Amino acid sequence: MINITFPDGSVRQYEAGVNGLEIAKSISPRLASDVLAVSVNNEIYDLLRPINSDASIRLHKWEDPEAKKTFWHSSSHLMAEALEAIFPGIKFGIGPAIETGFYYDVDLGERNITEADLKKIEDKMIELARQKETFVRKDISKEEAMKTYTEKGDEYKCDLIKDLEDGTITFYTNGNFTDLCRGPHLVDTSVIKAVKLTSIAGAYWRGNENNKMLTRIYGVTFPKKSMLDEYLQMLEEAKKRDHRKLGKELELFAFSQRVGQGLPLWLPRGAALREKLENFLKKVQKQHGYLPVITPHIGQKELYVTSGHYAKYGADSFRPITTPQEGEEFLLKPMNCPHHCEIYKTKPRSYKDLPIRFAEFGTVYRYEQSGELHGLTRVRGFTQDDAHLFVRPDQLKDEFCKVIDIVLYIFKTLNFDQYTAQVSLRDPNNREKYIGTDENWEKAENAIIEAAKEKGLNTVVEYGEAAFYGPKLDFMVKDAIGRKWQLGTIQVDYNLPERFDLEYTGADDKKYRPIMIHRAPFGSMERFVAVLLEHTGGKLPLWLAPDQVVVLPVSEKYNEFAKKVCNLLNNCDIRASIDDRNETIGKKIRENELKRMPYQLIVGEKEASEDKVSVRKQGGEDLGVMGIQDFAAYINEEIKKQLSNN
RNA sequence: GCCGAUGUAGCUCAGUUGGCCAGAGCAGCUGAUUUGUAAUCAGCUGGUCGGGGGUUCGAAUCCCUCCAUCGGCUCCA
Repeated sequence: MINITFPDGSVRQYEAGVNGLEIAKSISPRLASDVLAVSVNNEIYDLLRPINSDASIRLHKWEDPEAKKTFWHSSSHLMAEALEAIFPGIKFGIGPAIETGFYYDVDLGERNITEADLKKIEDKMIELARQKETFVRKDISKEEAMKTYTEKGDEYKCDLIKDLEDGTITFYTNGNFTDLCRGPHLVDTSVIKAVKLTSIAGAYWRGNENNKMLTRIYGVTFPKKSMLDEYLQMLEEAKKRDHRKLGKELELFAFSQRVGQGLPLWLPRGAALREKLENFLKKVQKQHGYLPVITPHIGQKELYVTSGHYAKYGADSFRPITTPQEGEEFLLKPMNCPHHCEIYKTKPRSYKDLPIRFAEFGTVYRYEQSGELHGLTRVRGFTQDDAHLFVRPDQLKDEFCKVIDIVLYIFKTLNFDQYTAQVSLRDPNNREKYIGTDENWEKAENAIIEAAKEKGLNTVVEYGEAAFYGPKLDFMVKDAIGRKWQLGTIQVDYNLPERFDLEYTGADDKKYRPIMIHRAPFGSMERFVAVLLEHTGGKLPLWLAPDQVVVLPVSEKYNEFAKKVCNLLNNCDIRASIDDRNETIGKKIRENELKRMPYQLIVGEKEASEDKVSVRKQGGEDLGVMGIQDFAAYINEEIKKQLSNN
C-alpha cells in the first residue's frame, strides 16, 4: 500500500500502481468524469500512469492550467493524426501546448496547405475524437526510437531524438498516430468536443532562420462547444480594443505609404494625448532631480562606432547619410545614450556632482524588419522617454530603486496592474553576442536583482533578453490579443562609460569611472499609447482625454448659451468644445459616445433659462442638472483624484 | 527578411464560374427640419477596383512582379 496525500493535507491509502483516474473514482464518479490530469509530486502525469510510491497529488480539472496544458497537448496529437490521414507522408516537427491552444509544425513536402483545408482537418479531428482513442504511453530505447523515425524518414524527429538521453524516451500512440513525446496526455480523445484551427504560419525549424521553414498550424480545443463559442466571442471583443482600430476611429494616429512603413503620423488628438503624458512624466522627473537635455536626430558615424552600436547593428540599420563632403557620414540616431555621454563629457565632473540625470524625449530610428512592424507597438521611428543616470558605484542600488519607484508610480497612476517585472539576463550559451567583461556583467546583474528584491518586486528571470551592452529590468504588459510587449525598462551599463572614457574625480583626487543607468518608464511614447488604448478600450482617463467635455445644444436656438458654457469651462482649464451641427440631439450623443467623449452637456430651453447644464457621463449615466461652476469643480476634482493615485 | 493570407470611394463592406457606363451604408456637400439623452428626411458629389506588366474580343475577377496591410517565425540597441 502507498500513502497518497491530497492538497488539503488528508492522506489516503491505495494499492501501489494505482493511477490518477482510479483515485478520482474512489472520491466521486463526478470527479472522475471531470478530471483531466494529475500532478504527482508536482510532475504532471497521465491519469492512467501508475503511481508506485508515496506521493502528494493534485487532481486537475479543466479550470487548472495543468489540465488545459494536457488537453491542448493531446489535441495537437489529435490534429497530427488528422493531418497524417489527410496528407500521407507528412513529416512532423514539434507540437506543444501554448498559453491558449496548441500548434504543430509540419513539413508537407511539395504540398501546400491553405485556410480552406482547415475545415477539413477540423472535421477529421472531431471524427477521430469521437472514436475515443486512448493515449497509450510506451517507453522506448533511443536506438529503437531512432530506427522508427529513420524508417519513417522524419528527419526532424531524428534531430530531436539525437539530443535525448537513452532511457528517458517515450512514445505516445492515439489511434493510428504515434509520436515521440514526453507526455502527459489525456486518457482518450473523447473529451475533445470542440475544435477550431485558428491560423497557418511559417516557423523555422528549431527557431533558427537558417533552417528550413515549416508550416505551423495553430488551433484551440475545448471540452464543450459553448466554451469555444465564448472564446471566439472574447476574441471578437479583443479585436475591438485593438489600438490600430481605436487609433483610426478616435483619430489619434495614422500611417502613410508615402511617408513610409512604420513611421507613425500623430494626428492632433493623438498629439494632445501624447503631450499630456509627456508633461506628466516631465513633472515627475523634475521632482526627482532630472535635468532635461535636447540632442539632434543624427550623429556622426564615429559616435556609434565608439558606442559599439555600429559594429552590432550598422549593417541592419538605416544606411549612413552622406554629405557633399567626401567621406563624411552621419547616422540617424538609433538611441540617445551616446549623445548623453557626450553631454556628460562637456566638463569635468566631481564625485559631489553625481548622480547626474539627463532626460530627453528622444526620437530614434531603427530599421526594424518589415514583417515585424505592428501598429504603434513596433515602428521604425519612435520617441523614447529616455534618461541616462551617471552614478558612483555606491549610489547605484539606491538610484536604481528610485527609478523603479518612478515606473511603479506611473503604472499606478494609470491603473496598470497587470504587468510582469522581468529580469533580462544574457543568454548563457551565446556570450559573444554581448560586449563588456564578465565581471562588469555580473556586477550589473547583481545590482538589478538586488534592487528588484529590495523594492519587493515579483520578478521572472529571462535569459537571452538582455541588451547587448547590459542586463535590464523590463516591465512587460500584454496587449488586447495576449501578445507581450516591453514597456518600461531600466538598464545598468558599465560598458558605455568605458567606451566613452567617462570619469569623475573622487574625494581622493583620483579619477573614477561612473556607472550608467539607462531608463525609460513608458518605454516609448508610441508603444505606451498603444497599450494604454488597449487597456482602456479607448476610454482614456479624464486627465488624458484629448477632449474632455462636449456641449450639445438641443437646437440651434441654444448655440449662444452653449458657447457661453464652453468658454466658462475653457477658462477653468477644461478641454470643452461645442457640437453645434444641425443634427438631432440623439445623433450627437451617439457620435460623441462613439468618440468616447468623457462628458456630454445637454443644453436646451430648461438649462438656458436656469443657467445650468444637464450632464451625461460616458456610457450613459445621467448625472442630472448642475450649475456650470459646480460642473467645472466636479471635473477638476475628478482629475485631481486620478492624478493623486487613488 | 521568411511562410501564409489580404488590398474595391475618407470609413465599413457587397460584387456569382472574367461580359453592358463598378454597388450599398456611413462620412462629405446642398436643401428641408429646430430637434431632449446612442442614427430626421431628400438630393448630390466621390473609385484608372494598391502600383506596374501580361493573358483575353473583353480583367476588380486569371498569371507575373513590386508595394502596403494582417497572422505567425526570426529579430528587437
